[in-house]
Amino acid sequence: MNVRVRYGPSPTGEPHVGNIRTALFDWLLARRFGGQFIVRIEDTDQSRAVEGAEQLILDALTWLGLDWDEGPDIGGPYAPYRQSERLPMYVDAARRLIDEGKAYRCVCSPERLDAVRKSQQKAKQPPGYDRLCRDLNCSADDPHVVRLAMPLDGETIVNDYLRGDVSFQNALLDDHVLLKRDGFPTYHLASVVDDHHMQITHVIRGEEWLSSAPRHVQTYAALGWDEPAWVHIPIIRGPDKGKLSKRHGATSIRQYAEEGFLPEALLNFLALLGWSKDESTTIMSCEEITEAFDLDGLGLSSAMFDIERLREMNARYIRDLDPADFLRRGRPHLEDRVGRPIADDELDRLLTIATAIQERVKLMPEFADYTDFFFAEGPLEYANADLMGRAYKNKPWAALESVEASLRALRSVDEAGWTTPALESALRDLAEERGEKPGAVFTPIRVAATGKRIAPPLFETLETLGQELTVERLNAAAERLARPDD
RNA sequence: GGCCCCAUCGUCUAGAGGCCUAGGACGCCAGCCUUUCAAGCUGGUAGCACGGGUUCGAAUCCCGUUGGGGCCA
Repeated sequence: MNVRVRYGPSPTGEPHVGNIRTALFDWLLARRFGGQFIVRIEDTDQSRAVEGAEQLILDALTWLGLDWDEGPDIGGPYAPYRQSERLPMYVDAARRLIDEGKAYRCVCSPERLDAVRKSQQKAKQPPGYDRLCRDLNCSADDPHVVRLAMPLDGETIVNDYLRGDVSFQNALLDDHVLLKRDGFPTYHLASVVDDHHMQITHVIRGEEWLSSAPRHVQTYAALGWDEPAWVHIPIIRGPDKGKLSKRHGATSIRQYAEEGFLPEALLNFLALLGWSKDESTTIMSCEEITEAFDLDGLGLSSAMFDIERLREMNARYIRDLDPADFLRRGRPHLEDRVGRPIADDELDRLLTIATAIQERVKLMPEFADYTDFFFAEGPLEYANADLMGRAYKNKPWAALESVEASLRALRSVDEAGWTTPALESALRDLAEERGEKPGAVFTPIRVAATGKRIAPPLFETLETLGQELTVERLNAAAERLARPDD
């Protein structure tokens, strides 16, 4: 199957998940069938253009791992890939349509259009341009728009790849604008002209475009071109069931990146919104998805963006990371927390405990919560109540006694034997000797060593921390318990 | 309001007439494990929107209703 698909974002802001999911399906189809994935910037609405948005769009694609074969930055056989740089092609198409009597100049003022609309509203008529200029042959010298002369009756069939034939009454479709007063094309003209010239085979886009698809079908017909396959994919809905939009908060791709979602997790999640491989597979690598992807696997009903599911999937991806890779990805967050760069060898000290941390981190920034104490200098901050835990609640003397006993036990471990199994047996024996539950003894050690009630597994933590620092911190804890004034 | 699309557990979905006593995943609940927190394991909860057809037989096909969504205003 020959596949050429395009992602046509408007540079009006950062791409959000709904938008990028379309790009993902484009990309998957292209990669699956060895076709081309094209990025085309649709910047014909000058008033909405946002400086720098184009780069943000490309960055988002890159972050997700969606590479493009042709685009504004790398060019390609059908360059340029910015609509604002392709104006002559739209003007040519419009001129040809006018010459052939399939489109016409319209000089109606916005005020008149407004009045027409109001009277239609009052008369409960379907709204739309009343075609006043259709047979007037208006002069090109006056300010004008160019409109397509749509068929007056009959129906237009949109053969949607997923839905089959969808028919629209032509009587309900007005003569829409192709070229605006400023000479810029509307989406209706530009996308058709570009898709044709760029040899696009499948137009994959959100279902919100289905309503205007008959206009595009008619434009293709007027121009005498073959239509691409129309693939209107279901919209992604927000928690309020409506179309996902900026209103729903964190929807931009960059925000997800910043919040600590892994690109491969987001990609997997997005792919499963409206598509599925089979009855049971949910975790799939990008390669597996690409291999299995097919338009026929797409569903027709719109899916809700369930952030909980994404979070779970992200946690799963984090757990499955190679430990060394996990540490590399966590490093920026740790550096951010401790305020200094962490060198490779420092980071690799965490290798022994990495897996345990991976099981706990749901979002990458939490990496810092489980590692910052390894790199903290000076006394840790924590409450004495945390130090005492439940077992020694309000009994600082008992906690002190326990900490001192632990200190003696830990000091007596010889440096070469400072390993997780050795530490575990030493401290378990101690608890047994003292006739206490392990938790009672371990809690003060954990808090003293990490400054936190919630931390990675204790013995691995102590091993990683080293004997010297462990003893130092337990000493500090003992001192605090000895003068219970705070 | 008009046109269009859609309809399986709370959510994402499998299901293309008998493999369905409707499967999986997330969530949720319970238990196990347990040094905190997690992870893991076991079990459980919960759904074919409704009504008519077609058929020996319908979650699956047709029609209608209802509901949701999109576009236009």
